[in-house]
Amino acid sequence: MEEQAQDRREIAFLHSGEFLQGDFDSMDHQPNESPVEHDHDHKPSIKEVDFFAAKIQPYDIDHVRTTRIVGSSGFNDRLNLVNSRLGISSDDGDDKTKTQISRLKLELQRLHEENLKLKHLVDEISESYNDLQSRVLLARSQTQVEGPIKQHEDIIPQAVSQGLEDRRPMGMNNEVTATTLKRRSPDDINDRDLHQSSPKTPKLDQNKNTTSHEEQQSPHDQLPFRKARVSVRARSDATTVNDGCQWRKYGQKMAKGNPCPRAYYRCTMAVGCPVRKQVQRCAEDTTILTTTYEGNHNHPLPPSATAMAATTSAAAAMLLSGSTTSNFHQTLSSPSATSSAPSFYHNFPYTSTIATLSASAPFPTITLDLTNPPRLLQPPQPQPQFLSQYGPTAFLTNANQIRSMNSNNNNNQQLSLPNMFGPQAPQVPRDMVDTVRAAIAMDPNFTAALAAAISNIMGGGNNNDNNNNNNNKVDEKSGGSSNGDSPQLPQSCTTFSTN
DNA sequence: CGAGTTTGACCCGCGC
DNA sequence: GCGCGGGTCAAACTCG
Ligand SMILES: [Zn+2]
Repeated sequence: MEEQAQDRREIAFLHSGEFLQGDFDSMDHQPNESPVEHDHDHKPSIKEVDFFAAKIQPYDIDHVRTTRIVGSSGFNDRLNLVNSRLGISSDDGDDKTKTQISRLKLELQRLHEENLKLKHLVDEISESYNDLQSRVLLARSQTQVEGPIKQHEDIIPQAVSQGLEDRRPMGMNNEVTATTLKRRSPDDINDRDLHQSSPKTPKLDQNKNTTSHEEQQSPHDQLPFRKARVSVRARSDATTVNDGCQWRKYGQKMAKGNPCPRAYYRCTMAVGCPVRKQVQRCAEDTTILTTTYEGNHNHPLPPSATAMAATTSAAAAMLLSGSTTSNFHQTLSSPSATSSAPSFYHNFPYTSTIATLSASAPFPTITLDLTNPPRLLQPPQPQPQFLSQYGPTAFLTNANQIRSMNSNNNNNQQLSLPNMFGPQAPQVPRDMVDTVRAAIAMDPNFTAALAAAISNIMGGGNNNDNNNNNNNKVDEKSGGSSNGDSPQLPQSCTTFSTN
């Protein structure tokens, strides 16, 4: 009930056109107003606070709640801080000033501590999220496939990667596949070394050695399992998008049909991290940068990177969770609304119009399109063209569009988004709107923020408001961090396309 | 000098 | 079998 009301309110807000400005103002200049303006109890509080923001992701509710509490306290403190500071400067003597200063220091310290706590929390949340996600994935695929259920148990965080990553025929990718796939084999331990040691032989070995269950099952009656990819389209002048990770370029190629070269990067935050990304400018519009992520990080991420990471894994999960089911065939055969391609998420309410799987494409790919022209307040207008590169697809509109769409279709709330993690999760990630709103306001890493929000949705929908706030944070502070480039992302139509 | 980038060569899958 | 294209490797190079 209450939620619905709130949602409506937010939608209204979006449409009102204050969407952008509201937050700009409140965030930059009048922190204390934001709470008043938007929400009574949640998100606004955290927006200012932390720093680890991005880290908070869709996890389980308990964590979320905790986080929120902590966060808001921090925020309030901050408010006091600001207010008092203002008071000081205006009219008082040294003594007062000094007391104030010392008070401020104390507060600062406290804030610092809280930040640390938050950080901790975030880590925990992150873990539990991963764990949860993997379990859900496994459970899901197992219920449908009737696969071995035990795995479920021993597979921990990494299971995520497992679940998300490929089961495609070997040889197509190397280490990535190797690392992620091999877990079951005894060689597992060597995985890390694979990367460094002999790049080419391992490939071959894999081809032979990989006798893993998954692999063997699939060949015939199942579609080849592939590694999911998540690509993000955003406007950026920089050569790459600042997603908070450290990347090392390992190759560049001219792609067919595009004058702009495609650059290949791999994550260097951890030695054996399988994550890679491809960066390429759009042929038609060179201001648009398409970044395609593949794989999951096998190491802790800095706050600024978690958003994107969460997105990619969630999105990938979304793809693969569907593709890994045995039902998939049936799905394939059933004609689907949007395209010639099979409906991917047949079992999701709106999915037929959201995503489809193109059998022709080498990888299932989700595309987040953040390039749409300003003013997302207008009615949704999916733009199929840009997906051409990835083949026939359907779309997932962005947060706002999703919202408005939903509101059109069934009076509001409830993101209809892939309920992939189960029938439950009826809750609306309303925070998503906040995330987007705030992210846009703060920009630099809007991509990441939005992505995180989306991952919220995809991750099961029930979460917290923290995400948003956090994301903002990240944007703010980490924006200038390591990588240094920040896309200019107006707002967006978030589009998902699956190949 | 180490870390990151550049770039040509190479591998592999796929379609013809 | 051949050619093409995507993806990766690794020596050479650049930069701080
Ligand atoms: Zn990584």
